[in-house]
Amino acid sequence: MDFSKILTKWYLQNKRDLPWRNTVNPYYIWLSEIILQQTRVNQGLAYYEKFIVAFPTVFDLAKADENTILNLWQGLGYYSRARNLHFSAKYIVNERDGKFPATFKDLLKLKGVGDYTASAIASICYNEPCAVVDGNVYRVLARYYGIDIPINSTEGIKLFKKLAQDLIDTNDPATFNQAIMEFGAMQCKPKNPDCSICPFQNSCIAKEEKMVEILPIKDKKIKVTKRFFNYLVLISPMDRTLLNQRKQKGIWRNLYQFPLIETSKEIDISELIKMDELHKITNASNNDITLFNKKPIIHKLSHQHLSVNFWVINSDKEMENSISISDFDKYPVPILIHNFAEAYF
DNA sequence: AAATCGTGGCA
DNA sequence: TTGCCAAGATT
Repeated sequence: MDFSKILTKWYLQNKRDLPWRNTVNPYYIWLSEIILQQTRVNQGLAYYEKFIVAFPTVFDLAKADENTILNLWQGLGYYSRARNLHFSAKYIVNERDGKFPATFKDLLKLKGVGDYTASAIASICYNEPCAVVDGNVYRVLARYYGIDIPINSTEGIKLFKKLAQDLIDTNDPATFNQAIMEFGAMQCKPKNPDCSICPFQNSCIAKEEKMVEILPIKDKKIKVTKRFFNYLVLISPMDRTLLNQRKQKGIWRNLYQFPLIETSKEIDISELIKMDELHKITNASNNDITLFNKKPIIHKLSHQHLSVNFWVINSDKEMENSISISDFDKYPVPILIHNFAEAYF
């Protein structure tokens, strides 16, 4: 039996029952693929369920407010996915009369849809023989063929795409693509795969050469920068507070947060009280300010480590542009802010 | 082409 | 505790 035949057989016996496997509606497949980018199935599942209820069609998504969408996306990370999802929904409704793109080429025109996602939708929904290459596929192919070329090098990206494209079952690309990804996720796992039950144990080069644990190769470690955030949590007599929207590009774009003073190092209250930025926001004095957390909260993003202090400031009067604390949940916020609110409000 | 963009689970 | 990395895309 060839690779595709063995793979498909394994898939039909071992595949998980996932909600997006019961449809070929491109809107639902698109939604699921965006949610699952760089995201584990277990984390994305609840979000998929929420989204199809809130936005049953691309028209519902297109006419929603961005805040509503970001609010549902809250906690999932990589928020540009949500913004691009909204942008592309509007594009499909307004520029294509609600007709979903039906070819790889046209799918690629959607913001947030790259080679992988276009291939996934084209194959699953329209049987176009476009091979997907995600993290799972890199791992399966690197091991099966014993390839030590870095998967994130220009050469590697090109090579693995060609390998997958040569391997794909053109008679049933939808099943092949989902099978190879599921196989990577469930059987050919990153750590401690059980090769003794693998259907490829007699043909896998990595298994033969004891390379399973070191493949695939990925080079370049990301540099982590440290930042110091001081959030000012102002509380008014009527239980109102201040929130700002992050408009600049960078992390958490378009999400909300408390007024922020970013510093180049950790500061204590005596240093905080000296800062001009503080007095532009409040006239509170030393006595009105208390540090919520005993130690700085270390919030780790993939390439930034944030050291965060929440300074709670009792304001003696009401403030301009404040929001009621009871309305806090209406604003999309980073999980860091959400966790603070959960603990304090 | 290399950097940037979140969060959570796991060994 | 630390590092890896997950149905990647964008600039």
